[in-house]
Amino acid sequence: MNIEQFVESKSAAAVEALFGARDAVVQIQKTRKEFAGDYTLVVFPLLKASGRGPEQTAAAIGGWLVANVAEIEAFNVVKGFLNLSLSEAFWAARFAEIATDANFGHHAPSGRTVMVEYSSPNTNKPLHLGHVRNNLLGWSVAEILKACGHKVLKVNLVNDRGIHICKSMLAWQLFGGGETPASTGMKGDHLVGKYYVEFDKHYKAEIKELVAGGMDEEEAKRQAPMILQAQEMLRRWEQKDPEIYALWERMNGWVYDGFEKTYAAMGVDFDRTYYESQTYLLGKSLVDKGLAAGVFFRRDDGSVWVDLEADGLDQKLLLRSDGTSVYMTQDLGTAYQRYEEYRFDDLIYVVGNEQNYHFQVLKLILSKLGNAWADHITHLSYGMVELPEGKMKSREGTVVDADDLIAGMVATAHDMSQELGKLDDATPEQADAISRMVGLGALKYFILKVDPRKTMLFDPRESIDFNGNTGPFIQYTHARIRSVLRKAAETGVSRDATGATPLPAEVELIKQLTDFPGVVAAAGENFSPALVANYVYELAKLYNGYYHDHSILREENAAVRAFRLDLSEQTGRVIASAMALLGIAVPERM
RNA sequence: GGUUCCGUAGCUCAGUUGGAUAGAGCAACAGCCUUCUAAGCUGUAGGUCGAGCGUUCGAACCGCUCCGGAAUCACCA
Repeated sequence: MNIEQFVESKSAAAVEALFGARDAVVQIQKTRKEFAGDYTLVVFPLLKASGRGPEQTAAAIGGWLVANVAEIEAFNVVKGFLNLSLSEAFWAARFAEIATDANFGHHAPSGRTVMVEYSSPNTNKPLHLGHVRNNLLGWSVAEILKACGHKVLKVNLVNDRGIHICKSMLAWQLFGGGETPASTGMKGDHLVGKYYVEFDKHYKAEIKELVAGGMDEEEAKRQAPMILQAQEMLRRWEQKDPEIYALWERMNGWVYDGFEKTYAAMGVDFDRTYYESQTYLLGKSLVDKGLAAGVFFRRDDGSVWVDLEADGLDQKLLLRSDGTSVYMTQDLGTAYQRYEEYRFDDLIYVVGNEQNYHFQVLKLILSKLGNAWADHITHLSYGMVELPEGKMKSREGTVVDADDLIAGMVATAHDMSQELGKLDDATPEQADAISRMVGLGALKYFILKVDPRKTMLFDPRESIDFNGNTGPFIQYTHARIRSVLRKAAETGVSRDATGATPLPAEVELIKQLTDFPGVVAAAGENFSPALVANYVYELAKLYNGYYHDHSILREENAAVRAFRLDLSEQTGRVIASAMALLGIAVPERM
């Protein structure tokens, strides 16, 4: 039982004892910091039961609680709000619990298996800023769900087949001149991306030429030789043409090497990777089953559709007229395979909100095919990352590349640390490690502190801040705490805090610490790392204020000093574990 | 046009199921290092919570209408 529930149950008991109301609505919230007290009971809903005014009702309940509940020490009434203060001893006991709980913040096993899909890259171009948000979110949500006690499977789905892959393959075949990552020194995903752009360039030129020759533009888009060749390549691929297959494997291999480096740099990982090329056939067979069952229908041209108009949606294509599969086809297959393999309780797709419609349809189709587990699919629909001028557009060269972004952040962190003289005593290896930690910390925190559902803005011209509500601010607070603890250990001061009672400022810190498990739970329920980010920022801010106002090592009372060290240590520990849920490492010094 | 989402300080964002005088950071201005890390701390200034109506003892939050923005409604993924 958490503290809020404790206060709530005692308040309910008071209401029953005083007014005889059994199931009155007892509303407990944290007391706002401008008022005295720890928890506040809002008495307005209780006025009917009490038959008195707000002040009298609040005073009566407050009096009863102080008289009958040892932990509740004092109360005050402001309008209809009853502010309750818990005793120092109560908070000291809570702190002792935290200090002895090695798993503080992590919940007991729930018995549920949750699969989280994230990343899901296409193998025709390198990762960009949008993917960065996806990867950081997915990884963090998975860690948070683990902390909530679930068994979590992080899975990736590589979109390694399809017309878009054939485009870069074709362009490389036509214009590549045998270039490889080794021959060019380019990262494989970037090299392949270059040919995807190359395809588009030539395709556009062909369309232009056809239109100039008098063809309708839509027709030109369909008839341009580049697109016809790409479509032919996809058919040959689905027929497992050895030449096309070999080319496909070769170029995808380059991309995987590149992705691996980017994933490593971001610090994300997966328990299992699915490939669309290995699930689309299963998807096709599901379409056949659905056809046989009358859930889907075939048009005269041979294409297969599902009619969702009765559900307020449209008709949706499941197989093209030439028999090749589309996105939905393989997603059906992938979902099936996953359920067969893991029997998950929940499946969470971390995918951008531009695909809301797709997932609505996916769930509906899986339901129509008779799968009860379709109800346990959640689309964690996150907002786009926008630039000041709007969406990233590859045509206008405004795409923020993930590798460049990460390297830039680390370089900025290095410069700044140097400028501040923070690296003076560090070896080059230590300096690199710190710069990496701080640069990545700034980037990750910047992205994760925003509510996932919301569109967020990133201005590449202004570097991400290192002061204020930022990752480095929190990392700094941790480094500061570790520094004090190091000095304490070096001088061998007593760590016996027996007899020390917390000051009001210390109670505030303890209160914030006790909130951590609840925040983790809420973050898990809402799939929102932002809740953890905002929590740990508040904690760091609170600690910095405390640190400023109270000296620790210079405190002369040994027990008080020891208590402050304990409080600092636990704060540092919670900062580290909250940041770990965000995938952000915290340094010992910076 | 249909569906979904969003609109809070100059900028970027918080605001937990409806609760007290709507909060941070950045930017601006004024202070604080002979003292445990100043990537810090304190203060000043900055708001018609897009607009209106309604429900309620009480609305940034719930409902309706409008305004503005985004996504989507592809034989792309």
